[in-house]
Amino acid sequence: MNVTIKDVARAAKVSVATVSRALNGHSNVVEEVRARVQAVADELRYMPHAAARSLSSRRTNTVGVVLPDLHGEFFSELIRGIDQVARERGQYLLVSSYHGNLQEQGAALRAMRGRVDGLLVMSPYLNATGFLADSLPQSLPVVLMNTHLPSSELVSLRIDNYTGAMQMMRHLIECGHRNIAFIAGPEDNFDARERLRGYRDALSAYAPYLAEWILPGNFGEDSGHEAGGQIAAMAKRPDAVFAANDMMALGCLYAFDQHGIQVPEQIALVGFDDIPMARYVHPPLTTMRVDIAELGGKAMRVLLDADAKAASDYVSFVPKLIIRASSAAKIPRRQRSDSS
Amino acid sequence: MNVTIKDVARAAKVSVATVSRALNGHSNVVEEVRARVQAVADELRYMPHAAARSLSSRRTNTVGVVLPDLHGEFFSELIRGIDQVARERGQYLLVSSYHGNLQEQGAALRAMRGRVDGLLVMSPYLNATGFLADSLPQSLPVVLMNTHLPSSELVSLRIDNYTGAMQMMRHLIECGHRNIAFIAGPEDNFDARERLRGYRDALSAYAPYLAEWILPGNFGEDSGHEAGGQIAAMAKRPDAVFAANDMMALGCLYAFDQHGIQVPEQIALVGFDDIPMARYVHPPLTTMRVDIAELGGKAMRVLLDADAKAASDYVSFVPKLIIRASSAAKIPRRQRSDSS
DNA sequence: CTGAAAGCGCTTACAG
DNA sequence: CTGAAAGCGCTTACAG
Repeated sequence: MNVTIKDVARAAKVSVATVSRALNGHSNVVEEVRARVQAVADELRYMPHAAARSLSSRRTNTVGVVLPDLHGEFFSELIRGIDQVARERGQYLLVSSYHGNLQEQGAALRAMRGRVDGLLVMSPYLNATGFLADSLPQSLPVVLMNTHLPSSELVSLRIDNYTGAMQMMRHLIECGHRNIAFIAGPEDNFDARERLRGYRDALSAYAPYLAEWILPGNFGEDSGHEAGGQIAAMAKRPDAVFAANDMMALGCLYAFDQHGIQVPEQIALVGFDDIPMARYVHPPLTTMRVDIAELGGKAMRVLLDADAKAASDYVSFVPKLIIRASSAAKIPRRQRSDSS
Repeated sequence: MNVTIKDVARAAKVSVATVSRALNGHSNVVEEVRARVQAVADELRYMPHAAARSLSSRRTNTVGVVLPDLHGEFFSELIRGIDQVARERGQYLLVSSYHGNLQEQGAALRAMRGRVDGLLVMSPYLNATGFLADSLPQSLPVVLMNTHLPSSELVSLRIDNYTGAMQMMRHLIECGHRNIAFIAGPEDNFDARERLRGYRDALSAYAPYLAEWILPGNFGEDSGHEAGGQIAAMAKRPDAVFAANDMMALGCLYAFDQHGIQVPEQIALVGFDDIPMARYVHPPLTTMRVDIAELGGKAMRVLLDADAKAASDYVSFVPKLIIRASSAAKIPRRQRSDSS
């Protein structure tokens, strides 16, 4: 039904081997033949069958990308970085999301054999590491992103969430805030745990006299909204709220808005991630910028070439403090950045 | 290097045919054998080689998705819809972006043969239709999204941008606005042209005494910002600005903010798409909601099953007017919706 | 420089 | 119910 290499060979009056060599630009084909083959292939609209090619050449020019999710600003940015490098290197992307379902994650990982030359995997769950390790196809190069896989030799790039959270806390304390509440992320999430750890350690390091004040959350906007509502209802409110990610900060901001609480005048509010929306809200959100696209791009590079891997300076990405209006210096503001 | 079906066959003391049948759940395998094969396969951590399987079975369980871009709120939503249906149907997604480069688009399309069972394609360029038609692998089912491909039998789902723009204009006019400027999208973009056409036709239909007022744009936030700056500098400004998409509206809003122009008090501002950010900006943006995820999901369903295709009520998606604060009734506000 | 042939790892009629 | 064999459409040593 479809035109194959045989059809081209017949029409060009050469062997399939020659067609293959001609079309793949091998040097050992005389130019005249090459041109004829190309012309016939074009005329017949021949398109090589990728599965057949992969099977014999053992290359797919495809990278598998297995993520918890495909949408939302975080993953959108991650995919942007991955996609950019993929295009530079002529790689296709086979993407798969598993939505927290480890069964699906395992199935996706297993299904990658014979489809891809390498794998980019993000699995931020703390309790699923054994499962993950079992499902990764051996003999396929793998680069992990923000994934905690103890006792594994795999390369793993990660955001330095701990340092980031420490920096944010230092900023809040320097701004003069004292009672700082933290809206935590999911308990079994690696990033969330590190951010929480940063919050805690910052308190004991910078202000040991201050108490911890932790509200639960799940990284979703709704949970931020809920936490915001709880805070609004409190007799004594914190000076500042540090949400473990921007989406929760946004939800919290919305709750504050509904309750007529002024940010930052009454309560400062900060997030983490610097999603594009962060600078559009009112007031613009102080946050830790995580270069997510960079993380994805770098992971792709490390997967694709040994040089990038040898560099070894790629493992950790320290987020950058982005001060906007929401963090409200109680003491005079010292800097201002990024308003575009 | 990798364990193949032969290894499993040998270890289970059956033929490869039986292994294949056992693992694929064919009924004609006696249970005891099936269990043994499964046990051996598990123990050896056998993973079928997808390319080999595809080559012989002529199925890939993969859908190719070729889009102008992979990131940003629009594509993120589109992918969400596609991904959801993909997961329901056990399909993998091979994604490819071509960033407006038709050469790349052609290459991506051609490379799909043997990798996918069907194709979802978005190509909103008006001038590239011939190119597109030439690159589509014949004999592969294709569903187009927001793509203008004249003289083609292919199914094409589309947002009814024209009707949407008309509705928005009617809203603005009903709000009492008279001088309504339009920030257009790219000239060779299908959606952009339809939205512009809606703007124009609405003017002549609802308010033939009003003049057209069109500023150029390219759907990017920057171009909206630039247009906003121009408007700010005008001696006589419009009552309302209708940006052909939300990103431009956001850029415009930002410019107005910089110039101290109050929205909606001094100028009303509306967009198109209802990206998530639209309701977070200040003031929240009146816009036309396009159910982008629905478009993607439906396209996937139509591609995957004949029933959905037979339904035939899927072709056109009419956007929904979402009134928020930015469109500023000059006459008293009549309704208010969606504030979450 | 070119062709015949083996082989990539599966699935699937075809026999039995 | 099971196996031997052909075949999917390529690529790649191996000869010549």
